[in-house]
Amino acid sequence: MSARYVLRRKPVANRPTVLSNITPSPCMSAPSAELTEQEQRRREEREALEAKGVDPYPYAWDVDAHAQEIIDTFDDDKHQPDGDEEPPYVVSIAGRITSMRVMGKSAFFDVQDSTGTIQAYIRKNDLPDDLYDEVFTELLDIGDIVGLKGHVFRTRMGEVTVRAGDDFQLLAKSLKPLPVVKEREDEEGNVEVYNEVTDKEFRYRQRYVDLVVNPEVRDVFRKRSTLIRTMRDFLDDRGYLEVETPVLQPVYGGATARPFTTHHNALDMELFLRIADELYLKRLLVGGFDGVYEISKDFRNEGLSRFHNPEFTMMELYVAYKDYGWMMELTETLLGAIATALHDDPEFEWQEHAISLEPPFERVTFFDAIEEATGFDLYQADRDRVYDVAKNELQLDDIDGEMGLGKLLDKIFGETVEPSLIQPTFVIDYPVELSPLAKKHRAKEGLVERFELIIAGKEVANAFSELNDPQDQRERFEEQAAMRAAGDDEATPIDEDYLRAMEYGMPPAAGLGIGVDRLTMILTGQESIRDVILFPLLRPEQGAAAVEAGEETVENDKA
RNA sequence: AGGCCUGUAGCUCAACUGGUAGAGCAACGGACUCUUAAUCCGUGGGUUGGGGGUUCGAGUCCCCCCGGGCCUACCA
Repeated sequence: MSARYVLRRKPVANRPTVLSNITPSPCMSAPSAELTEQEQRRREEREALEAKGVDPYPYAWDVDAHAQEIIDTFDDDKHQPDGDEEPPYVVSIAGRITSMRVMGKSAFFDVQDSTGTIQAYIRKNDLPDDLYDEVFTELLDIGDIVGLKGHVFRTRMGEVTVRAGDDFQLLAKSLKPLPVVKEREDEEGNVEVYNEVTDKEFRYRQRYVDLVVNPEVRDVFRKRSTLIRTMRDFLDDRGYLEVETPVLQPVYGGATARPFTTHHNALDMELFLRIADELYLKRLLVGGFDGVYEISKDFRNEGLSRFHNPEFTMMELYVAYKDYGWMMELTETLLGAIATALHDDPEFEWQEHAISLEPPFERVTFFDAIEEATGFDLYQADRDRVYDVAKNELQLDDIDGEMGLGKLLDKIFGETVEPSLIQPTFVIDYPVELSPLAKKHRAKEGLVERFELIIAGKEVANAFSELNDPQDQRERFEEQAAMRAAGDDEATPIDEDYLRAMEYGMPPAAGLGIGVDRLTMILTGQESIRDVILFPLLRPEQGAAAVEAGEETVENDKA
């Protein structure tokens, strides 16, 4: 079969005149002593391509098939070409070259697209003129993005392969060498990986490379997307309205955390990045919506850890005329649906445990959980008793005499109960001190109607019957303000506009918050939040310019 | 913020108690029309994160700085 198409050249109008010597002079490339040998080499190749009239960055390519689909649908009986017959399975694909095996006048190379990697094959006489020798083998590299069209066949070695027999085009020249990761499969099907890119810093800073060379990373982020889409569909199906509330807020609230601050120039006003969506969403219930939700970033100016990134994704839902008991049922139904969407099964592996998100989940009260874990019944115990238990009986670290009742109970719970709850468990009925926005328990003194959902030892959801009594709310705010005055910089300030809204009347309501990042961690088996956030926050990269700028800033600050 | 670990070629890693910085892959030149970690022959590639110190001599020892990881603390 003769080649009908060529390694495409640029339109004539743009084509440079013939150069007798395509070896570029140093001045043709961006001069830089910083470039590595391989980077310099690729810039020279780019110049040489242009000199030959090959556009290193053309505009489009018609893709009609993808790697995984071709491999899945290839049928030897129907598709394997047979001598003189026209090949029955012709495809046009595009992707990145991840491996090249050139053998004289023919070559195998691997092409990775969004679905996976497929082998491609090309022969010298598939390309016109000397393009095979002078361009394909000389000027193309691992990392380049190409488009190719031709028939699919199975090689003697048994691999489904696309022959670049009908068309072949460079789509983007890669100027930085891609780490080359190789795999070998033994007879038992075990895959051994060579030169795997494992350096965490490299992977987080250059996520784009991580995604190319560690394809399982793409799968994590596809699952994350599926999780959010499932959540959104679930809420939409129930008729709740997706809304957007301010990220920039003059008064922050809705959680106990320190905010980021910023400044609006024209208004000369201090603003805070939201730490929660809660107070705005509940204003919307005042406005008459029956159910509103928001899936968005919140920002907290706290430490970083493998469970904390300064910006993180939260889903918050508020539904009028419901209480926290109803919300528990919605939550377990939602999580069951998400687990099923990700794994085709509500049950999945997490470390050495099999976790099941099949409803209903276990329920235990806050104080019963503490009593089960420690043997101490602290319900209605006073502050000094709780302090004594934490400090002397349980001998917890970092207990100081300043801590209030709420913080002490939270500490005891976090140390003794939370890590042991692997299966999904609703912990219900929290002490009022920990929950300034939750409604007092209808039957139990000193408690609020609140639940947290713990899975795999971590809190993934938090919900309550929402406090809608404006007088009670004002008192709770004032308690927070007192704590704030006493030095607790996480206590929230009074939000007068929120109180004004409450005074108009908010229907009884149930509210829910789900930490999307943590839920993703659990459902994809990742141990660090940085592995479920595409671009986690890192310190700026070290470089000459960065250092100079940094020093200058320091000097300015001193001045 | 504190403790422990860590940074060597584009990638993955070596380099003994201080003694000439190496290997595989990648790159470059050559051979090869069904290979697959392709193979075979040959070649180049480094401010050992940065700065200072000890020493005849520092990747290695000491100090400071920068980045990263894990644990602890706050938080979800």
